[in-house]
Amino acid sequence: MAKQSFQKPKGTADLLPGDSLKWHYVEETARLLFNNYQYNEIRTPLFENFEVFSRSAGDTSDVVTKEMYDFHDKGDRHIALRPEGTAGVVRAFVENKLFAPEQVKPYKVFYIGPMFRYERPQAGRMRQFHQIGVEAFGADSPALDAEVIAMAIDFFQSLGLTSLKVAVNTLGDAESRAAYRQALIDYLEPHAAELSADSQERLHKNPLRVLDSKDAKDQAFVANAPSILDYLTPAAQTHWDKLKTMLDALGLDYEIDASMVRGLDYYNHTIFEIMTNSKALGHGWTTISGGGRYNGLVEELGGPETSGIGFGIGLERLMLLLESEQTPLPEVEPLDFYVANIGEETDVEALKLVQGIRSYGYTAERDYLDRKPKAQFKAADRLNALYVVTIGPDELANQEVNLKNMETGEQVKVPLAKIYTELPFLIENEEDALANLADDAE
RNA sequence: GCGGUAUUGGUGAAGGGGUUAACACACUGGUUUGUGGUACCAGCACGCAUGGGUUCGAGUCCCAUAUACCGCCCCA
Repeated sequence: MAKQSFQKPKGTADLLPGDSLKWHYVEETARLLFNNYQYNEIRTPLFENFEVFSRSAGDTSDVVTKEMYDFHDKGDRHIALRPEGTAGVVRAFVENKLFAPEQVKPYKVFYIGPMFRYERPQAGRMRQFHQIGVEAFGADSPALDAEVIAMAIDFFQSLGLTSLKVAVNTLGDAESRAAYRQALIDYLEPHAAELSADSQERLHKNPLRVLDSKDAKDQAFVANAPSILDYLTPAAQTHWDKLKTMLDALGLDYEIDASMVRGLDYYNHTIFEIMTNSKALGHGWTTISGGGRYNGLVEELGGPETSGIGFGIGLERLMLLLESEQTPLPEVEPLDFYVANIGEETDVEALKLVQGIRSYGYTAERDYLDRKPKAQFKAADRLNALYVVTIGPDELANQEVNLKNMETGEQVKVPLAKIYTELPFLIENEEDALANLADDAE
């Protein structure tokens, strides 16, 4: 017997057939919907040069400093498994010169695939997890921001999710952000000693992160902190105002959260999160989708000045949410035909039968274990078979089979040849055809 | 990276130092020498995550490791 058993690596999961069915459904829903919005699939490598991520996400971000799966390969290249999707897509956009004038702008893509972060696993948080994400390059219009947000919501609604919270904020442009950063430091500095240890740390490295603190005392300060919305440059203000007008025009329900910050440093202007307070994902509000604008990122990775916007959806979290909200998810399809074969001499005919039935496009299964009829019928039942075709020595000799409707329990003798020549007719006009056959038999 | 809880068969689990590790579901076989969903009967953990230790004796106590879950950090 087994000498040694193995466990999957921490924070990974095996997706078994019952679940993969549901994942396919969600992924297909995304593909179809995103195609309606003219987003096409892009597939980029699961690993990239480390710098692709460190340059884009920010050297001080947690993702880069402590969550990256990075290593040196045999050619001593510094490689990292992708912790998020945007950086690789931007790299591909630049490397393939998709900024070229002959490309239709905005250039819209989506991706579906695994991401990796070295973290402590929890519900909906894995070391290998999966995201569906979209990116659109080369258009500054707030209409694109609005479309992207609307598409994310459209997607969740297509899956039957309704009670989600959409939070929107703006980080303005570089100038707005710099001014706000200073204002925030000026406000927080006098209270520095009273802040939590984590927030004292953040204060100068990334003061916006203090706004995100869950510490109750920190939140008291945050409540009275200056708002980014008061520090927008006229251009940033215009973008923000237009976005809100458009979201209103679409009738989208959203709330403005001026203290919302995102974990990756490349965002500017519009940022948004879609959240749920389902207990399936722990206490309080949990983000299942987040995104925003990242004008400047394409330049950062060596391309021309090009604006970009996108979002990512956490699939593990989404699946947990769909299960707990009891939204409709596909189940295993019932089997059309089960071929029960009795006796060794029917083995060959049984094989020909399932292949013949399958050639019509029906699903078919048979017994491979030489089991007794009772056990075979039990198996057929477990597979939710609609019909069982039984063939034993007697039927084989008479060139006929028994065709049983498992729902009604009715069984008739059918000439063997008719299974190969008239099966669709037998099933589609079941009552007449089977009645005639029954008459013939009498 | 820090803290807490847990880990017994295919599954849900009982057992909290002392003979053969409850019970239920599932599965397999039989009652029914060729027909499912019911009933009854039988079978089904040489072992209690892994490795050490304490003890006359350890799923049961101690230590380490692994994994899962929860909280923090952070995030999808």
